[in-house]
Amino acid sequence: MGETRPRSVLSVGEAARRAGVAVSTLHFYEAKGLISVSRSGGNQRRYPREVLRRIAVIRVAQRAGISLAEIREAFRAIPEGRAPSHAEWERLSADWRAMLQQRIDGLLQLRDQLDSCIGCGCLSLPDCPLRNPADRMAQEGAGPRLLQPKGQ
Amino acid sequence: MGETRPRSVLSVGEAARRAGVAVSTLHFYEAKGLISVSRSGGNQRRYPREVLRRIAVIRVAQRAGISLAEIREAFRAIPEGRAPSHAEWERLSADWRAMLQQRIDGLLQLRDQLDSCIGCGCLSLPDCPLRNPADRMAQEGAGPRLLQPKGQ
DNA sequence: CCTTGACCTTAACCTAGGTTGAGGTCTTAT
DNA sequence: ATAAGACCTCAACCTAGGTTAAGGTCAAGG
Repeated sequence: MGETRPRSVLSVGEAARRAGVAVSTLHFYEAKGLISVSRSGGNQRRYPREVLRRIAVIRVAQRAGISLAEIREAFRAIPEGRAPSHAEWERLSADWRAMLQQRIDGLLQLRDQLDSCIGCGCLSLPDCPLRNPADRMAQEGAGPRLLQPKGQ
Repeated sequence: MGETRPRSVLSVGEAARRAGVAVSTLHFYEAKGLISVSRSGGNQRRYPREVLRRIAVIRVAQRAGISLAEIREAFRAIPEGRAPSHAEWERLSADWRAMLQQRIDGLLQLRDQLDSCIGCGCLSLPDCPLRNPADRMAQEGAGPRLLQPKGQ
């Protein structure tokens, strides 16, 4: 008790500082079900060190454009308080890699279309690949309005 | 006058239908300064046909992840009511292509890091490229918290 | 003339991802 | 023992990008 504290558990401030996020962010993630936490006698949060990895994973996934809701889903396969097993991490990262690859593909396609469009008359040609078919569709009646599934 | 209306101007409903967006979206874009519009005697919106291209450009840019604020900025170089000149469009699309390429590069890098991380021990190694330096930085004192400029 | 549908404005609401502030409690160092 | 600083909850606020609703006006056809 008189020792310098081994810090095997972290207060919310320590966790936030170590993870590089704000305290309010940890509260927020907790509210969203992304991390859970135990309490001290005086009702203060006490995090196991593993929370730092979990937060790191969250930030990585966010960088890849994955929403917190999706991250929470993915985490359902990985109970907290321990590191993901090798197999679990492999599955997780394979899933995320696939999403990431989809986004990349979408953006590459868009980029190439933009390239081919420079100098083409700027969306004025009815068959410009960038100009989505909505206008032509309107001439044919009602129908789906969005080409891309909205997230792209 | 008795003719079937040439429709060189569009009502808000027509414009929305042709552009494939909701009427409320056009109001919103107008409020945000992305499109402007004249009024009929009875205070109803009358759009020139060119608005359709402008909306198409907005949607394309959004797909590329460009915010409405950035789009409005870009549009300042292209006064409304006419098509962008060849040079103007070239500049616009070159700028956007560059932003797009940056996003793509960021995502590719992330993907490769994720690949190299599968099986590496999942962010547990202090030198994992995915685990950003925040934790190590914290050991050295205060400093920048975000690796990526926030938008990636 | 008068009804119907499209249009008008303003304001409130929505999701995502958080941040900020008020008012009160815990912990820790002295 | 006490003061400072970290922590607590809850609610309000913020940006982005819109949608929805309420209450009132315009335009066209029968």
